Amino acid sequence: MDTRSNLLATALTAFVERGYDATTLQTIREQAGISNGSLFHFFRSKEALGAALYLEGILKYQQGLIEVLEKPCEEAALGIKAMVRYHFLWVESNVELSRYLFERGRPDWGPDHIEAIRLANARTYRAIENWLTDPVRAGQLRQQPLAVAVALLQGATLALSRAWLEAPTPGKLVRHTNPLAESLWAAFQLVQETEK
Amino acid sequence: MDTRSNLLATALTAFVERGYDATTLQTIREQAGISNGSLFHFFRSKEALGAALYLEGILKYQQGLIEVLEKPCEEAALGIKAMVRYHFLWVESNVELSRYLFERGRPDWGPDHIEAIRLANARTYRAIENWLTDPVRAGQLRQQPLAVAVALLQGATLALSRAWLEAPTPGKLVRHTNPLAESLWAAFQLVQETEK
Amino acid sequence: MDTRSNLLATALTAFVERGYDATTLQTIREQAGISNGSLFHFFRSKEALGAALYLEGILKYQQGLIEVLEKPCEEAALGIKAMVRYHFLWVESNVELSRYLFERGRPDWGPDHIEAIRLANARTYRAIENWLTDPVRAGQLRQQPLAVAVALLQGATLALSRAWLEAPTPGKLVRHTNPLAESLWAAFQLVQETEK
Amino acid sequence: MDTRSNLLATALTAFVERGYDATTLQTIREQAGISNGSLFHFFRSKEALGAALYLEGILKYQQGLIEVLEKPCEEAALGIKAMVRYHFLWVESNVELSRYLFERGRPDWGPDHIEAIRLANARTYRAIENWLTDPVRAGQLRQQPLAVAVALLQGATLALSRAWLEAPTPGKLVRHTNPLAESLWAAFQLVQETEK
DNA sequence: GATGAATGAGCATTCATTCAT
DNA sequence: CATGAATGAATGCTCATTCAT
Repeated sequence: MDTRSNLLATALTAFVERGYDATTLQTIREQAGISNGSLFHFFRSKEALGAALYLEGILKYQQGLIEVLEKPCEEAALGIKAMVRYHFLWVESNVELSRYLFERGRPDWGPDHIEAIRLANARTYRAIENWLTDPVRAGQLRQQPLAVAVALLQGATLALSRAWLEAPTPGKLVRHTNPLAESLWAAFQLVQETEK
Repeated sequence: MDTRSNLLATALTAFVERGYDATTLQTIREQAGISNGSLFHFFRSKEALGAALYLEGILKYQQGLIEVLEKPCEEAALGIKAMVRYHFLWVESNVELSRYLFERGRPDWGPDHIEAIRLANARTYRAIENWLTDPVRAGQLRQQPLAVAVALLQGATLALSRAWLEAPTPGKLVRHTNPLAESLWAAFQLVQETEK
Repeated sequence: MDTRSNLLATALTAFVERGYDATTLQTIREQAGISNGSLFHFFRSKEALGAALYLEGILKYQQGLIEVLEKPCEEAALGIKAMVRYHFLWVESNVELSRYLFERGRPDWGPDHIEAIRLANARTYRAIENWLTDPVRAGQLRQQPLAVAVALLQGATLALSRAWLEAPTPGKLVRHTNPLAESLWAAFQLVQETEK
Repeated sequence: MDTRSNLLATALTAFVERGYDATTLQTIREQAGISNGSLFHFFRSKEALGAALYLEGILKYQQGLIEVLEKPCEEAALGIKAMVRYHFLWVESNVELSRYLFERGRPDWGPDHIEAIRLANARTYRAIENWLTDPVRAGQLRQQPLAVAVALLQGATLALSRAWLEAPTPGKLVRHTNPLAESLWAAFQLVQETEK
């Protein structure tokens, strides 16, 4: 196996197990069977290692999500369900990475990484925004503040996967797909009369 | 100002600014103008300080939430709105503490603190569960997996406040109360025909 | 003995023996019988230790020299001899410190220390300048570029002590006082006919 | 340009800028655009590089000086002036190398290099000694301890060039030739009556 | 000659914590 | 309650050097 990949994989496990700060490079390099010098040959610092892991992971996740969003679908309801399903499937297939990306608080990356992450997030945000535009215009979805819409779509999904990650049971996360998608769909439908 | 309170306040600011792990006790005691010995007189360890802060905060937050949940309300819709409003108001009134509690990843507390936190969370979870029981039985709210219901209620709300905490603007968070509550209300209502 | 003084003394010996860069703090603290933490309690860095040593030393040396220069003397010749004698005596009484100050190349101190050293040197330079003024005006000493005068006075003296420091023999340095002073005196006297 | 020469030139600049110890081979090879392997192909160690530079430099300098000393000259005064002029010209033409040779403290070379340097120095010392012999015998120069004579000749000259190297201005060093040579000449002349 | 991956000893420094006063 | 000296384990990182290709 590639030394670099080996390092990344081992680091992922260690970071998830003990947390980024509490993980020492010594632990990583010992578990990877790689000399100290080699580690620094590939990653100039602990942060470079942690951030590479984070960035590569988040990009892979978001790339898939964006592809789901860009695939044209007839009914908005199906789109919502696709999003939720994608997230759940991805989390179930990438348990450790999900923990690293979604569960733990991210360390204070340097400005460069911060910027890269911000960019990636913005791109995803825009993709969701785009996806919402048509159904809303077509009257299929209720008009509501973008921030609220995104919070609904992502917040609830993330909350469920976070809870699942604390005690992962195969299949039990994906099973939430339909109930959650239905509720979200309901949340996005037109409402006749609101209260108050 | 009380030495202990001074310490707690200063620590909060420092933890939020730099993260728990990256904050040194030296920084805290220097900014608080308190000697090394005094710090350890009040908190036997860094974790004791950080956990006290966390626990006191989360309890205060959850206590208020539970009170909101336990207050009997005629319509379920009003209950949802009250929950959302409470959260938004609390976050806006406790910006730094919110960041410490909700934004940053929590450090690896020792087992005692972990247990205390688990207990507190469970209590809140149960309060939400209780709150859901009656309206569901009365047919006011749709039956759905508890986990999904909680994820909807908390996940979306948290997602919004997290986004707001990255660039806090007074009032702009509370303004989301109605839209979000309406959407959540819709998500909890009975649905005539679900798709597919 | 004071922990701080102990540290300074031990560091001096080590720096002189192995050179500043080649000396590890471990060596110093082990030889001083002082814990690692204590070392950093008194000196925030290796440089702080090395620079404190340098600055305190150079100031002590220059202070004595300036006092010699400011003591009024009837004949310029006696003044020159006093300067030379002071230097030789000081070097013989402070062998290690002299090595640290005069023999070894100074490391790259930070800007603060650089500035402090520059100031000290400037003060001494000015003292020499002052000392030269009167005898030159009185026609006792030959007029010559200040830089040349200083180079003569200091350069030759330093060269002799440097050579001596490589193999110090008690008394053998001071013995050079008269010959050197006479030559310097000759160098400063009026010359009838210049060559060329 | 030759890879080896490239390396030497780059190393010189780096050593002078940061000091020998503080300069890393990485810096050198990056600035020279040479791979790690290649560097070690030409110099088996950092010391080998630094010492080669030092030795080649000091030999070139001393060779020229010895030639000046060996050239027969009628008047001793002219010889002194020639020596001083040679030094000043060489320093002005080899600023960086001079800094490396004369200004910075030399690192702790291994015994081989130490020996080579000692030999070179001894040879020069002897050349000066020889040069002094005849004029002293002829009564042109005052008899004085050899160490003192050498210290005068070299110490003052070095002191001037060191000062100049801190802020090099073309021509301003050579301009000191006459004044310094005159003073040295005076210092070496017979004195009628010394004081005391 | 050239390249760059691999090595591992070594170092300054940080930091929570203890303890005597 | 308060102070600050003392402690020492732990850590990220540097850097010269080796070696296979």
